[in-house]
This record gives sequence, structure tokens and C-alpha cells, in this order.
Amino acid sequence: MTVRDRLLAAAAELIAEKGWGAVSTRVLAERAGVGSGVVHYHFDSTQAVLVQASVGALREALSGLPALLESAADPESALDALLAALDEAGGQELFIETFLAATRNDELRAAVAGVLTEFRAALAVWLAERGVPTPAETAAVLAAAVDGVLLHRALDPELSRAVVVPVLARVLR
Amino acid sequence: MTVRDRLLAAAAELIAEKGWGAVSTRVLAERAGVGSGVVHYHFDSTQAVLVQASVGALREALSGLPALLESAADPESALDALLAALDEAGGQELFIETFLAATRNDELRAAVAGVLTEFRAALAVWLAERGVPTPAETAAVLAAAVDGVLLHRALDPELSRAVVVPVLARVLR
DNA sequence: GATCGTACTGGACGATCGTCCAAACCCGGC
DNA sequence: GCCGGGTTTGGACGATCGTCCAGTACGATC
Repeated sequence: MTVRDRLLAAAAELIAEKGWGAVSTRVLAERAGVGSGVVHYHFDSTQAVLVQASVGALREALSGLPALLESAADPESALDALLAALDEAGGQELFIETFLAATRNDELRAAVAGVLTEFRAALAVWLAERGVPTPAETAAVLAAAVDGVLLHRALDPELSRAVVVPVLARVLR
Repeated sequence: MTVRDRLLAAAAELIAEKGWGAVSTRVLAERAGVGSGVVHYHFDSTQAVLVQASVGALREALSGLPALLESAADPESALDALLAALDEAGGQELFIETFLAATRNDELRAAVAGVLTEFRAALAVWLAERGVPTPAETAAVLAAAVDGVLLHRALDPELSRAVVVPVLARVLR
């Protein structure tokens, strides 16, 4: 892995661990195992590293989802697979932190909105094929609900997939 | 309003505006219109101000909710009123920031978990009275979904109550 | 082997951070 | 008028922040 990629990976870890506002140039370089000056050699600023790392993680986490939806037998197992995939992809807090940071950074906002729109569109098509009413609105609310579950689960581990999926599946009927 | 209360109000504003990690002693004092030293006269630390302010805002926002639920005619209008109440109470970002900070601060985590448990219990009773299946699980997922909607709405203003409520109401059937 | 360009290091710079504290302020009781 | 205690001020302290840059390391090219 190149130094540049190590910096991006370290940034994703640290955003989830410490919060967007607590990732500094030096802890970032230390986590990546490089000198502190190298951050500004590969990137314009520390903020730029955070933006690229979080958007990259978001894209990657959602890239496999269309295939994941198609391969699911029923809506419940699709929801379950969706939550499992987000679980695995670098900690729940990363995505929540990215969304919050996007409300305060126009460049990040545009990138996140783009990824989110794409995901909602794919989800809406899938919902429409299965006869769910108002697929576009349902997709938007479902995406929001999944993020909310990620946020609450960070506080309450009892909010497991087994609890969430049967309830959330009701919006698919 | 006392200086202490002005500091708490300023903290709630600034957490929502700039994010938990970007509220410093000096900007806090400036927003409250006082000297920078007064923060450590009334509070043990800057973090303590943020914790007290955010928990206070959370308690206040949820204190009126049992009455709000009882006065609602049907589940949809109850959901609508719930979202409207959270909208009004100091900006969507404050609660999300508080939840995220709670994952990294044990004292805050305990306080937030307490308020949340209380709210979910009241919501579960209300759901049970209306014959909703698995009321405790439904209440937990509904609370998470509402927070997720707050988060997504900060990015996408089109996610209005008119869009969200009909979809989310399906979990109540 | 000398040269060169890319990759990287570690320290310097001024700004800002949280915290602390001596001094000033305000105001009711003598 | 004076005094005493709660309240507030503004600056000092050392640590850390983001950014920048002179200097080093090293493989490719001649």
C-alpha cells in the first residue's frame, strides 16, 4: 500500500475513533507511520485528506449494494444484508461523522449528496420492482432510517439486526 | 438570564453550528458575551459545559413528548408532531452531535442512554395501547429512524415531514 | 560515479487551544 | 465611607494546531 493510501486508511480510522474535528495532521501521520510533513506533500490540506477518505469509504461501502440487493431472496434478507455490509465497512461512526461534516463543507456536501442520490435511485428501482408503494420516498426514508440505526447502535448494542430488521421490513409492505 | 445559562445556551448553539469538537473556550465565552475566564468559574471544564448543555437540550426536547403523543388523534399525526417538535428544538445537528459525542464520553453516554430509555419506554406504552406488534422493538427502531431522518434532512431539505410521515407510519401497522 | 527528480523527514512559524490566576469589579451590611 | 465575598476580567502558561520549507534519502538516467 502506498503512503498516500495509508494516509487515507488512517484518516478513515481516526474519523470514526475520535471524531471529524479531532483528527490532526500529526496523529494522522503517526497512525500512517510516516513523518508529519508528508500529509501536505500528497494533499492540499488536512481537511482534504478527511474529505477524500470519507467519500472513498462511502463509495466503496455502497458500490456493492446493487448486486447485494439483487441476490437477496426476500425484502427482509435484503435489509439484513444491507445492515451487515454497513457494519463491516469501517465502523458505524464514520458515516455519521461524514454526514455531519457534510453539513458544514460544501465540497463534501456535494460529494455525499451524489453518492446518496445514486444509492437511493438504485434502491427505489428495486422497491418498485417488488411493488412497494411510493418507491422513491420509501427509499429516502429507508436510507435515513438505516443511518439512524447505525447511530443508535453505537450507543445501544442491543439494537441488533435481529431486532431492527423485522420492524423496518414493515415499511416494505 | 444568568451568565451560567447564557453559557449553556451558547454551547447548544455552537455544537449545532460548528460541531462538538470545534467549540472552544473562547468562542463559547464570546457568543455568551462574557470574558473567557468565566467558563472555568462556573464549570469544571469546557467539555462539562458541552455535556450539560446537550443533555439539558435533549431532556427539554423530550419532556413534552408524552403529552404530545396522548393528544394526537392518529399515529400519523403523532409522528408528524414528533418530527415538528424535534425540528423546533435547536436544530437537527445538536442531537446527532450529542449522540456521536456520547460514544466517546462515558458520562455523556450514561446521561443520553437514560433519557433515551425513558423516551422509548413511553413510546412503547403508547404503541402497545394501539395494538402495534412488538412495541418495545418498534419504539427503539422508530426512535433511531427519526434521528436518521434528522441527519439526512440536514443534507437534503426535500426530505420533508410530508414525505417521511406516510412511509414511517407503515411500521405502526 | 555524477546528476537529477521524486518521496519523505523533522523542525520552525504564528495562531489557537484548555486551564489557571492575580487583579478589578459590583453590591449589600456595617 | 469602607469593607468583604461572590463574580468577572484579561492575560500568562505550556501544549498542540495547520502549514510551510530546507534538507536528506534513494532509485533511475546518463
